[in-house]
Amino acid sequence: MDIELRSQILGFLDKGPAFLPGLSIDCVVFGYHEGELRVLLLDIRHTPYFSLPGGFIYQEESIDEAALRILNERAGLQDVYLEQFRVFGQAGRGNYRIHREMLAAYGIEPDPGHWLLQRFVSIGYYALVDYTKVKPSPDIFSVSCDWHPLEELPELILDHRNIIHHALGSLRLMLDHKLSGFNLLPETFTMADLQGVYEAILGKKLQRTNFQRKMLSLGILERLDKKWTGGAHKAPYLYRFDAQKEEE
Amino acid sequence: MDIELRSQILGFLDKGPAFLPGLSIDCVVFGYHEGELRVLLLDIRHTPYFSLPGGFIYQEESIDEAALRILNERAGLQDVYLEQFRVFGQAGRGNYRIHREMLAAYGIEPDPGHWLLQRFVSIGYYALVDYTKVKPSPDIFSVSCDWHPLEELPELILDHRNIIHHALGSLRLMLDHKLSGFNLLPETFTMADLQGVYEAILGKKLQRTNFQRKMLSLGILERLDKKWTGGAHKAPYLYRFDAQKEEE
DNA sequence: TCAAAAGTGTTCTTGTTACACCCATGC
DNA sequence: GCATGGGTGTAACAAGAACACTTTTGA
Repeated sequence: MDIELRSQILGFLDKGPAFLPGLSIDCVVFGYHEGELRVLLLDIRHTPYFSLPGGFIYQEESIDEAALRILNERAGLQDVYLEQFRVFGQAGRGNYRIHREMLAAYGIEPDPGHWLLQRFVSIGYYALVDYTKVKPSPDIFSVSCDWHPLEELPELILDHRNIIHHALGSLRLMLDHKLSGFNLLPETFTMADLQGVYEAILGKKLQRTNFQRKMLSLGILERLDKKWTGGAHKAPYLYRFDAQKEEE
Repeated sequence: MDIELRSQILGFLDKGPAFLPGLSIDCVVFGYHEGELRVLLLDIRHTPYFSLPGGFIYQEESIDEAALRILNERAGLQDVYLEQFRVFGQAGRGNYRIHREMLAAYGIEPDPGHWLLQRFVSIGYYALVDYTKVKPSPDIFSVSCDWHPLEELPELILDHRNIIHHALGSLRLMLDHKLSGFNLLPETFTMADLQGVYEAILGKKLQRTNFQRKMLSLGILERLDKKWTGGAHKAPYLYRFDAQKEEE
């Protein structure tokens, strides 16, 4: 047993009263790599399960602040695009067998009334990050914090699989409305990159030529004169998302 | 002072531990009448303020069940169409001066740590009801439960005005996607009624002839051969929303 | 020169918008 | 008849889908 970890975990459990009771946040962090969407999952130590990065809300912070802080603490992320999308509040939600297992590995046996083992209503957020900029790092509860393709999700705790499913649905629905897709790309990108993002999110192929026209017609892209150094073909333009123009 | 009311209110306050702490639900109930959208508001007794029908979640019920129960208890509603749309969780939200005032009218002075005076994170729902079927009735905290046009809202407690604003935005955004508009009408309605609903929600006039075609082309309306007994003009068809067809 | 990828043009189809037209009915 | 509201037809236009064509580049 790792004594240092154990004391850190005990320290965390002591913070219970500082949190809003019975309320949690779960974040679905989407990244785009090699033509597919991936989500950031924590490999929960001493269990065979994976988990979304989630956490609790301090008494004196807003839920949006809490979501940002949680992503920083549990996955090492900063400056992420966040969108609240749904609350998960089924009656029995919580009372986690898995939390119990995990704590048992450190010889911690919380009594049935312990704050961590109550019913939790969870606020779902999805986050969109630039895969290339992010260096995920696990927290004290996790062996690792890594990207997983949406198609091959491992076994997840609780209803986290369902939460991911709803997050994707919400992302799809809002894709055109909030123009959120750009948050998955670096500051500059080619039209092919952007199309890949849209295809990954929507789960279907789009027509290259029409996609290009549609994006350009939105009037939110700045074409940079610079070109890419590439392969045996015409060099594509680089584009940048122009937040100014987005205001209309 | 109304002794009977006072004891009912004390009874309610005693139920604190049965609720999930720090979590509430606020419902924006929309109705359609005389060409405009209205919302159901409670006139809070002993204060100059109005409030959305809201309440708390019992430990053993889901948040959706809680929302339905709250609408029943506080406004006398049944069988309403409900949609969760957003969580309101600013840091200082709660600590209600107004609740304190209201209780003071009954000589109740809760101490600062009282459960009702803490920060509350609130889950926003909007409800769509058939104005003609609903008989709103106030609860123990309210003088009345009545419809108010969206354009002339009275002074509301907390951030309830903002909640209504977000509810309307969400309703607009989802109007075509979820076909929610029909829930504001009786079972059968004319095309003019339906257009009125859409215009009230979107806040703009629509073209009569094109609206008709668009609705019919959705293939979700059943035209009833019956006609309406009317004025000095052609009698319109009645339509019924066909949930079967909506499944596509 | 050729293949591959990028960018633009052209056609066809579909959906929107605007408006003209006919129908039914009570006064 | 005529004003009023209900229903359909149609032309003009914009948006979308499908595909041909030209441009650029390294091998």
